[in-house]
Amino acid sequence: MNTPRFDELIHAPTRLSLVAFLAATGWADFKVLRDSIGLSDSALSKQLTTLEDAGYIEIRKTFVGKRPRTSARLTTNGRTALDRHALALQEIITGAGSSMLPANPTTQQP
Amino acid sequence: MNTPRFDELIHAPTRLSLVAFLAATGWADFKVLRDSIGLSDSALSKQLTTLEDAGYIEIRKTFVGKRPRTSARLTTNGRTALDRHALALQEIITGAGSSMLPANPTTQQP
DNA sequence: ACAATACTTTCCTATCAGGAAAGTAACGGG
DNA sequence: CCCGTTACTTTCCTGATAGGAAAGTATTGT
Repeated sequence: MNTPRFDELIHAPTRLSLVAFLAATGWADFKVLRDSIGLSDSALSKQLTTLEDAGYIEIRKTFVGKRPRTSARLTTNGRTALDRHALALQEIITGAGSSMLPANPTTQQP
Repeated sequence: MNTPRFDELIHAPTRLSLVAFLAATGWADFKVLRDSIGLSDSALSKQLTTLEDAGYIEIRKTFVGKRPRTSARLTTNGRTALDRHALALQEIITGAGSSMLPANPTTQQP
């Protein structure tokens, strides 16, 4: 089963956008990612490396004609991590994450 | 209508937990929040102040017998912000946030 | 008088994130 | 052949933030 799991690496806004974007698009080019997410070259490069190191994305370097092109896509692990993170968010937000909540002692008696 | 709006203040993991917890419980005591979220007194105190300054929670100080008790609950604004943030997350994750996506040019031609 | 409760504030550290700029490598002119 | 451009990557630096520890405040209980 796909148990919910909050993933801090994915949770960070820019990486969440990146991963979600890749989940929707498959292979995406460096420039497309950069412009869609609105990052500088350096910032994107670093985030891609972070996600690759985590095993969440795969990076492909090809040549289009004689010019290099860098693309990325989610790995299976990345897809799973995103799915599980989404479930974790759902539980937190809907309060279904009652596992972390007490029965209902939100006010204490002295 | 409740338009989606990504809220960085709410997105931070601990504050997301706090706000979601309050959304589910109404008034909650300082200690309950501290233990549920798993923060130190100081860290919780600061996050509550941050959320109060943002107008997302209301803080009530009462006395139970002779001992002070601090409780918090979501304000209407806080509830709205959480709802809108949840919608924003949904859009990002489901890729429904297509507003930010190009038609489908995820790979470019030279 | 002193410890304890219930926080709040201050101090300090560790952790990013992101932009700018420099570095790398391969072309493509002039 | 030297220079500028493309396509990134790496280094450098800054600014923002989070969180614990410790000290501060106020009041109560022994």
